[in-house]
Parts: sequence; structure tokens; C-alpha cells
Amino acid sequence: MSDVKGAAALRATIVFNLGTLGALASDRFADRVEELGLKPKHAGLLAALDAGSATSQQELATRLGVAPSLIVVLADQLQELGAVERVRDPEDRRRQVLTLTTEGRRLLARCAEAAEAADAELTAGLTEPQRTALTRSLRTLGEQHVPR
Amino acid sequence: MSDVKGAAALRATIVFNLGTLGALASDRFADRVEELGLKPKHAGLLAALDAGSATSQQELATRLGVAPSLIVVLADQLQELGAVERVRDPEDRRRQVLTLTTEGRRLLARCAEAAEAADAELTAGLTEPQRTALTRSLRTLGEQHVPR
DNA sequence: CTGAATCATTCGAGCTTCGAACGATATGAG
DNA sequence: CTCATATCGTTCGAAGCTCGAATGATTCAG
Repeated sequence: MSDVKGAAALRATIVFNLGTLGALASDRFADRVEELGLKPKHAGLLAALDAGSATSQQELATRLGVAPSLIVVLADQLQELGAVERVRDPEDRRRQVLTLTTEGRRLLARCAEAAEAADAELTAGLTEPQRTALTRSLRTLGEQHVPR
Repeated sequence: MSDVKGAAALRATIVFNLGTLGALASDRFADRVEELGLKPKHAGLLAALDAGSATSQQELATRLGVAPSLIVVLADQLQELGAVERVRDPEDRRRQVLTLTTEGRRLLARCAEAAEAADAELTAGLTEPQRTALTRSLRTLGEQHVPR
């Protein structure tokens, strides 16, 4: 905490580097899942379904932090790929309940593979303890700041 | 490395969490610098200039990983704010040499403050050793993957 | 001197996401 | 039961951001 802001103050920040590297990581992940015909948000939706943390589109929207209207498009495309099924909730027929199909689980697994490959590439210069420490830190932050 | 991809495989990934948290961090930082009339990319440009790692717009473009045509717009706006000066390089009159003004340094300092405030908020749930470890990991990754 | 390469700039297009408006359904008050 | 209100999903148009191609000025190699 210097009185006068030094030169490299911004670049020493966590948010700044997290933003930069986050974009970089997203791009690499995006490149890989593109071969599956998916965007990162599709993977996020599949993961949320798999985690069981959300079933209706409204819940998914808040879970992923995007507009409900975007969920419509993503779900349309995933349904087109046979990855999810849309069923009206009999107890509340306004709701669309999304469920993973076998194909959806397969795609999710391949997304995970893509992410792991990107991980290996990205963290190649880190020592093993550094990598596990990073994983844990990110998880902690995620649990605290990603809408539940 | 399990044979069968387990359920939460994707969410356990570094790239996935890095992408999610990176977007989150960028948003929080963006909210704060917006009050200065800036976007995160403006801050990035100012920081690059301050670091002296790039002076011409072409260099800035590769440094920030964006199209040269975007640098034009960003520099226009920063010039409008009186944060940078554009001078033709006398040794190569194709080049525009950008330099930080006093106002530019002031703005950069306020960006740094904004980032530090966002840091404190974001990492409130981390222990001090966790935070420093995270900072170092991110810096290591940045040095390896951000274009120099 | 001439042709190729480089820099900055402009302009139009693409992609992603959002918000408003709408219909269908559910819920609560009277 | 009935009506007003709220919620869910959907469609559609608009906004923001970024890129790539085309252009003019300048430099460089031969």
C-alpha cells in the first residue's frame, strides 16, 4: 500500500490478471469445443444440468448469469444436437424442464477432456503444487462468487 | 485421470473456472472504471504505455492481443480525455508514438485503485497466503502466455 | 526510380447478448 | 368462481464490441 501509486500497480492486481488470463483460457477452451459444434456457454449449460443445480430455464439463466432469452437459444441448439430434452413440468406447465440425454453426457465428457487438455497446455510452466494450489484457490473463489 | 469421465469433471478444470472468474472479475473491474469514463481495454492500454513495453499502435495491438483498428479507437478516446498524446515518430513518420500525459498517469493510478478495491472484494474469503500464492501463479501464467 | 512492405485509419459486417413485448399458465384476493 | 397480477418461456429488434478488408501515406530493398 504505497502512498504514491507506483508504475506497475495495475498489472500487479489479481482482477487485472484474472481478467486477461480468463479471456485467454476461454479462447483456448472455445477453440477446442468448437470441434464439437459447441460454444463455451453450451458446455456451461450442460455442466449446470449435470450438477443438478438447475433444471428450469429460468434457474439456468440465473445460474449462468445470462438473460433467459439466451437460454432459449442455447437450449434450442443443444436440443437440435440431441444433447438435452425439453419437457413441460406437469406440476407447473409454464416451466420447461431440461434433462441431459446420453448424448448430452457424452458431449459433456468430451468438453471435460477438452478443458483438461487446455489445462495441461496452459499450466505447463507451473509446478505440481502450484497447480493444485491454483485449482483450489479458483474453486474457493467460485464457490463464493458464482450465483448458487 | 479417471477412465470414465465423472460428473463434475468440467467444473474441476482450471480453464473453466478461470474463464468464469475472469469474466466475473472483468465485470467488477469494468463497473468501477466506468465511473472514470473508461473501459477495461483503455486501462490495459494505459498500463502497457506506462510499462514502456509498447509505444507505436502496432506494438500495442500485438501487446494487447487486439486488432490495430481497435487501438485507433481506444487511442482516439484516450486522446479526447487528455490521457495520451499522439506524435508522429520523426524517424519513421508512419508510426504514431503514444505517450502518457500527467492526466493519463492520474487515470492509470485511479484504475489501479479500482482494481485493488475489486481485488479486496473478490478475495475477501481467501487467507493471506492463499492470496499471495494466487497472485504469483497468475503472474507466472501471464508471463508465459501473454504476448511480450 | 520502382515495386513491395508497413503503419495508421476508415468503414462495413459479424457475433454475442440484452431488454421489451407477447402468449400461456399459475396464484391470490374477494 | 372470477378477475387481476405475477411468472415462465419465447420472439424479435437493437446495442455493444471487435474484426478484416480496403485505402493512403511512408519506408525500404534492389
